[in-house]
Amino acid sequence: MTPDPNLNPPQREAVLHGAGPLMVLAGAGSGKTRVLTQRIATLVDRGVPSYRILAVTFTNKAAGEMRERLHKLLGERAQGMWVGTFHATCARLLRVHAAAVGLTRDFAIFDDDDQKKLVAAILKELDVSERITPRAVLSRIDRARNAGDDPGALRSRDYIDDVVRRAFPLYAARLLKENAVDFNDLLLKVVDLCHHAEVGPELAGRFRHVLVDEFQDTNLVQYRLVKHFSKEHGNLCVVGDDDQSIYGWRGAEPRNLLDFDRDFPTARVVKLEQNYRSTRVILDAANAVIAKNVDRHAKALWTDRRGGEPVLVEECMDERAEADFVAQGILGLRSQEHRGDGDFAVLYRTHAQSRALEEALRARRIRYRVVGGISFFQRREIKDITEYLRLIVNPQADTAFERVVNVPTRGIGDTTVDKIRAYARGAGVPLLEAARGAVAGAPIGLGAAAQRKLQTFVELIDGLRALVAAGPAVATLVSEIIDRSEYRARLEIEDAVDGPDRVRNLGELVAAAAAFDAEAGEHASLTEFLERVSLTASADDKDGRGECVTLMTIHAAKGLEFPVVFLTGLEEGVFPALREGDGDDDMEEERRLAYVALTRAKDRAILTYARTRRSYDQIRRNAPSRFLVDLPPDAVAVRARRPAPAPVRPAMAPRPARVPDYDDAERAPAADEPVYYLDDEGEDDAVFPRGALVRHRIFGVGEIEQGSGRGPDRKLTIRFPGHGVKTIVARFVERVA
DNA sequence: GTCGTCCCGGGTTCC
DNA sequence: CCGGGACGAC
Repeated sequence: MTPDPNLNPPQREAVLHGAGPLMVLAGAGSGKTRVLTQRIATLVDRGVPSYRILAVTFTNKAAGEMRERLHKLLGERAQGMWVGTFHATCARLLRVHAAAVGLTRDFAIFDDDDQKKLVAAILKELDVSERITPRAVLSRIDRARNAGDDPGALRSRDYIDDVVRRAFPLYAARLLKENAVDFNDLLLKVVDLCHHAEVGPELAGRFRHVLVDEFQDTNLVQYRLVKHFSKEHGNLCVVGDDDQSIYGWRGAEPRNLLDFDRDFPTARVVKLEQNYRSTRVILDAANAVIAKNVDRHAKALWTDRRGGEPVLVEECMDERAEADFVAQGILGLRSQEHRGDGDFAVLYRTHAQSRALEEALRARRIRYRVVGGISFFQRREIKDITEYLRLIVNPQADTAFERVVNVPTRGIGDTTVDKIRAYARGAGVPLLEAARGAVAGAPIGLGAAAQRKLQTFVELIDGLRALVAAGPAVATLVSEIIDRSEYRARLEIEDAVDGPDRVRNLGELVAAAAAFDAEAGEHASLTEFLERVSLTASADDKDGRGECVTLMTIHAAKGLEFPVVFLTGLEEGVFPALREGDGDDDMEEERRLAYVALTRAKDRAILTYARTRRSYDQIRRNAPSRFLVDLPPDAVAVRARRPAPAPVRPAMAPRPARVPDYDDAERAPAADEPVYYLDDEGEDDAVFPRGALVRHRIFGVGEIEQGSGRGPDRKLTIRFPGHGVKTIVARFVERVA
């Protein structure tokens, strides 16, 4: 194998070879993932069987990339290696040893949504008086469990602890009854396996080398797991950067990384401080921002790349002007520096900020994609269909039953379900079984009509279960569910606004199932498909950065790099975004987030802030972000005001940063307000005026009563004779004469 | 049982 | 401004 030119000889020796605990403290852009991959390849080269190697990453995406690289380096020899997220790894182990913790190998995985719904139902049963959100209860449950405590034995310090104490046993019982685990259980059950008399030692001896990427993101449970997996040989290699710890709010423990050498006194420690990604200027800016943090391993990133364009700071009037500036900047750099759209990333602190940006990009016909937001598999229509699947696989899945029994509406309402529930509880059977009993005539007080409707549902499920027995492809089953339940048909008729999108999503679900079938071949199992759905957060595995601008949160950008990065919304209260009760630690995390954002950029970083920003229908005036103040003056070019949106000037001479002050914000808006929308606007009112006749695919011809919004998303209120008044998005109708 | 209206609350999000 | 949940009217 070719030695990595990026490592000096002692580093190479330490990182690529050798046994025992190893910690690699690697700065942003130092090629840490590549180093990790090379170490794995070296291990295989030296005779470690690939199936005895476990590599854990933080995201599916990172796992996929690592697998790809390993395949390139090792070819067939990469087969059988365990490369995946903690959750995927634990799911795999748990399927094998399910019986040891009271599950069957078909267990289901509950996502956040399922968990919240279940807790909400339990809170209702408990008749909890004060307003307590399921979210709050769940986070206490998780906190206790992760600390190794039983939430059901919580010492009540306040009312909510008391609620948690009562709710948790019910929650755990419901999961067990449905043969399900939540995300946290997935790991905790494997911790239980580690203590199991037979399975524990087996797991400890299963892998010869354990490697963990992004170690600063691991929580205590995950750390416990890898310690167990490596306790016989101590071959635990962790790679991470404490400056990039941005998941503290969900239990990540950067101490796992920082104290690694305390837990493993014999650990070798390698620091990788050379950055191969960014220009000197960008790195200086990032270093200056992170230097203000107290709680960190001091590390000084350096680079061979000299100079670079100054970091540009742009003050904008409001979020629309900001979006406009970004769009205009992309056009400018596209022509002046011959950049493709795929070279650009636009980052923001929260998803809500994407809207104005999208509008500005759309107005200029710049292709973009938004990463994250609501993930594909979380969409309502997708969730509905997968819950059908779950009920079909497991007739005990009561939560699935409750979700789909009246979806699409088939006249089975709360009253009917309440009766079924009462009957089920009395008889000690699952809801589906109880429903079957009611259809067969069990006297639970259902009227004839309700009984008939319930029968339709039970027959639907039983028909689909019979189909499963014939061993169909997953895609076939999914599309049968969509058809037989009349889900698609009802969407088409009843949901004129979102229906077409939803129907398209269902099509994509069938396509995803078909891809799964193709991949899994003969052995495609429904359980595995459902697992894939639960463990896959985003559907954009297509790796489709392609030729479009990428919009995403800073969190989503971790691990990625782009030639040009726009970092938007640098305002106090937006970024850093702090809430009441947040402390210094939270501010340090915000600062790390800024560090991550800046270090994504290879050639150019362009920072923007808006003097006023509209949020929740309120216009807020924010001070410029403190992070701007921290930027080193000689690395930055500030343009405080500009007359109108103009292309970014390519080679602006650096000048001292002028720290923006509050007086700026008091200035009156200039008369020459920028033009936000370049095309289409205004035309729609002419194309779809009140009183105009339009044709819709399903409802036929109707008359426009009202319109709101603009562009292809303009909403029209239309009266269709025979169908009543519907609100429909303009692109789904055409003007008639 | 379903549909409309009102009110509330609204970070980041991997798995 | 948005969506979801709760509640009252057909």
